[in-house]
Amino acid sequence: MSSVPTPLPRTGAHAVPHGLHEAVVRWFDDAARDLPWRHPDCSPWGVLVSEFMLQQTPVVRVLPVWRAWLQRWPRPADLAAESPGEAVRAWGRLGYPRRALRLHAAAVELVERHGGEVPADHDALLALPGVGAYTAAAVAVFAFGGRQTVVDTNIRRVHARAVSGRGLPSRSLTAAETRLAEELMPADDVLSVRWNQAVMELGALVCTARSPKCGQCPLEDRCAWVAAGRPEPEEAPRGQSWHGTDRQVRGAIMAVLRAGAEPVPARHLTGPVDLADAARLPPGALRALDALHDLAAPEEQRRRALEGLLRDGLAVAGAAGVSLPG
DNA sequence: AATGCGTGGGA
DNA sequence: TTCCCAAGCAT
Repeated sequence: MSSVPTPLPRTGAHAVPHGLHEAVVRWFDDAARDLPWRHPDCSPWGVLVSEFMLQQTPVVRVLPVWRAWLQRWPRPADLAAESPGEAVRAWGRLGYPRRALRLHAAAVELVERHGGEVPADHDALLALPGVGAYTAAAVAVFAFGGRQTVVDTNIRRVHARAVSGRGLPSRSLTAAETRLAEELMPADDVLSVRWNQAVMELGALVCTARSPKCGQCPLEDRCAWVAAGRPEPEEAPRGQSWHGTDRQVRGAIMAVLRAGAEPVPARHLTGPVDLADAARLPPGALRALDALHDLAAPEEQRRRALEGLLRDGLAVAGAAGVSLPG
């Protein structure tokens, strides 16, 4: 209680400060959100789906889509039996629709190579489309209780501040960060699972990127960043450009394709506005088409964006027009 | 290694 | 309003 605060080790140290794991895990026992993919009865497939959806998309937006997805496709084989386009449509507005394509491809691989089950092995997970180092570790840990070091943006931020005394982690994951995360892992298997979950949750709820709630943090009295006077981040974050980009146009085209089941003539997507010509489209598609043309993107850019979508397999071109992949 | 890739909400 | 950011991945 009234002990002298113990500084956390800097990179290269090997000793984990006494009580660090207990402090964070105890906080988590009380503060953890009740998320459906954390329930004991959630299948590994449910966990895998959640991890795909949570790649760069906030929890609150994932929740309803995740529920509908698991209701409709409760097992990998159920999704694998569908067309990729249906996956993209069900993905809705979560963003980065290529993730839906990869999740579908992963389901196909699970059926073809893993008996329709999600493997517990980290390397087998890593081999799945759309699964990188983070997702492989997260599924191995959260679905199967494995002892793997999970490193996501939340965990990196907690480590950067509490241990390294920096305002924010660097833009890309460094070897030093990975090493530090491994050093901080509890030796005990069961505790290591809890630790991974707890640090991630701490980063998500308390040690947030902007205006962290240090008053609620179980590490406040031993945080290297607080001790250093909460210095500003060293490198200013690179903003994600959006307005006027191909990316914005791609998103608008995808919204048109998702809105209706029928192919959309390419001239509606890349050509000039012709409301009389487009009047036969479903109301939703027409609305999305209006939004696309409201961008006032050059025809050249719309064509380039569509080419990108075709190249990525998010759209296919047939005689009747452009549609989601069948 | 640096880029490109959606979307919406909060500061 | 504008900017930032959210459980990354593939190239």
